[in-house]
Amino acid sequence: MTIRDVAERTGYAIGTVSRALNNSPGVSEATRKYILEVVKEMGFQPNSNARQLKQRDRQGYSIIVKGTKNRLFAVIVEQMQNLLKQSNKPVSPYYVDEDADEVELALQVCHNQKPLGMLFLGGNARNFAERFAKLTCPSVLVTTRADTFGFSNLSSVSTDDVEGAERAMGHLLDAGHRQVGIIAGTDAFTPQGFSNTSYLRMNGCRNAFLRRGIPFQPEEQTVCARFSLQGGYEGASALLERLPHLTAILAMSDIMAIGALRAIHDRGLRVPDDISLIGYDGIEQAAYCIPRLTTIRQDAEQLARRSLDILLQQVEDGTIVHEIVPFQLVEGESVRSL
Amino acid sequence: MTIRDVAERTGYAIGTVSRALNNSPGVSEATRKYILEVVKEMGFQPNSNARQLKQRDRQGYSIIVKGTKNRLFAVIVEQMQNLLKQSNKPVSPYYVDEDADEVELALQVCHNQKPLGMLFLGGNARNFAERFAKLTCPSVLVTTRADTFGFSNLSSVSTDDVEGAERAMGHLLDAGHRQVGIIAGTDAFTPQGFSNTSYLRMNGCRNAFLRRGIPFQPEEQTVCARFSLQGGYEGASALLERLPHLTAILAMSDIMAIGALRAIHDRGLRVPDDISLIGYDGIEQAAYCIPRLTTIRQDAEQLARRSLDILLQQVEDGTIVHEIVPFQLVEGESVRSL
DNA sequence: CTGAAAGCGCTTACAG
DNA sequence: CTGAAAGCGCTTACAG
Repeated sequence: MTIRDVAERTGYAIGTVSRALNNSPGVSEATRKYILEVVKEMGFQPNSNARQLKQRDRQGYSIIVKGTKNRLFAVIVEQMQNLLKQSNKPVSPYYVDEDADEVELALQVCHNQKPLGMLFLGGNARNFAERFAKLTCPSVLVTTRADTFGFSNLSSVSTDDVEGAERAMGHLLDAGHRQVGIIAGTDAFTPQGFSNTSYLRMNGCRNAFLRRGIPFQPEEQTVCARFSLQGGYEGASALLERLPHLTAILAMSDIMAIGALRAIHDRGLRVPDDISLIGYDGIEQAAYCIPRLTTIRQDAEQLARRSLDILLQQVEDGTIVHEIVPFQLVEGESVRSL
Repeated sequence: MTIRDVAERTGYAIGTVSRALNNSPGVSEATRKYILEVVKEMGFQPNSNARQLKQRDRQGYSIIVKGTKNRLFAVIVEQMQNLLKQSNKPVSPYYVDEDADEVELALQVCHNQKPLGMLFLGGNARNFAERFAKLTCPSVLVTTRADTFGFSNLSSVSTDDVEGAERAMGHLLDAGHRQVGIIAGTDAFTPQGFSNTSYLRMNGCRNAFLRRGIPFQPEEQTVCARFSLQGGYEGASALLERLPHLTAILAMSDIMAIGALRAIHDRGLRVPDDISLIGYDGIEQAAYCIPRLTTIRQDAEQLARRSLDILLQQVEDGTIVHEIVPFQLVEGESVRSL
């Protein structure tokens, strides 16, 4: 069934049907109403390929989500969809594997969907450096800073990873912990080393030590792991093995912290009695752990709202902004004062 | 940049470029190689709208996923994508809100993408009853039985929810529990009552009681809640409030069980010492809980593999199958014998 | 093996 | 307000 069938059925030309369908001007109210009725009755659905192919001015917004497992991203997507529901611009999320190339996908989406703007949830610096230049669409990178990337059509909204980690580590140090292990995150590009984000958070950890005049031996105190339950489990196991006097662990994501929780338990130790534990992100799950996880909460609602505000502005007048959204230390039950 | 630019640049006609791009027969190897080189150099990407619009024979497969939060579904999607990687048919997942109409989305996707076949991860009986008849594409409903739906182009692959729940409840009863609470799941269509799946699982619970000659009072022993952490938390709280002599809880998903775990803890009780707890699904998270969750594990790998096998067969010759995949009771640490 | 041309289902100037 | 027609960027019979 095509628009042609609707035209025949109603007796109008396909152009008129199209205009009625798209709320375009140039159709009488009566005609529009009648056509829409017939469309509904026939159950006609316009072919979106033909529509996209033709449509001159760009439509809604696209969200590129890096990794389906990331709960923080999932929540941000939800918030964005809610916020965009009012304005009736369509918004479509595209999910790309955590290890895949988000910029590559963005180029395709931009080419095919011609969105007004794109939102990236998560992004790898290397991918952006290599390919983002080809992308002409107004874009906002969310949860990762892009100010040093130097693109004129890329804003960013993020929390300050250095400060966040400094705050988390400071919380442990101020509670009297000195033997602290760190579970940092790797990604597909740095399978042995720190992901971008982890690198920044490592700097934050270092600052926390230095500013308190406490010695810090990153090589000894840190392990790298995937951002996953298993990664956290293995990371914590390795730390506990290596550092028998450990009293606290900082995991660079709540998911890793939850894995760590179990690893600690499996070695016959308890959180927080024997080992204090702090996570990062503030996902819902963290509040359901036993003990409730102390964590750095990234404000999903605000990240979503500010990203959209900035994107809409950027679409309008091209201004780019690199905004930092405040984080929050959520005190759970997983850190003990010594 | 269009295929026309590539044609000009190479000196060939656009038809030839198209054939080279699509590995169609009728291009000499040398020409194909040359064209592909130029394509790469120019960074040309074909417009998928135009391609979809034209393409006669249908392309890959589409997966309709009901709910981004469902970990079981997420794992099944991953498995399917891995399995389809070999055959180089593209496979695209489409995510629809847990409360939205998956069949509506399927109709759109079918209309626009013209997939060879569709896979539904989760599905609501009412939506299928109301609209699935319009969908002509070979389809498989995964994790929910469709044999009673009576569609000639809809197979299904699922675990036996009645038996699964009977096994779970039997496990509690055989461990000596008599005062057992049940947290059943609601959905958008039955906000007060049981979701389809929960209804079947309730029957399983009933069977477990009846076959052992133990009295069962479903109204008293059951609460309904959303399939979420919070739902589980509230459900368990309500049960503990209502039934002071409770010794065990069966939650109809692991996520709800994890919420319940915390609710039990917050009332000063312990799992499994005071309350035994059993979940459903067997998501990764269940194995990281403290205590490790006893649960009914649905075999994601086999659900994915059988669904694809059946779909491919169905695409070929139209045979539909309603297959039951075995489940497994995974014993964790959350059930205690009385 | 290659080219020229029709056409997929729409949207949108352009006339009237 | 409405219609007739061009054209979006491809694919695919049809000729050669």
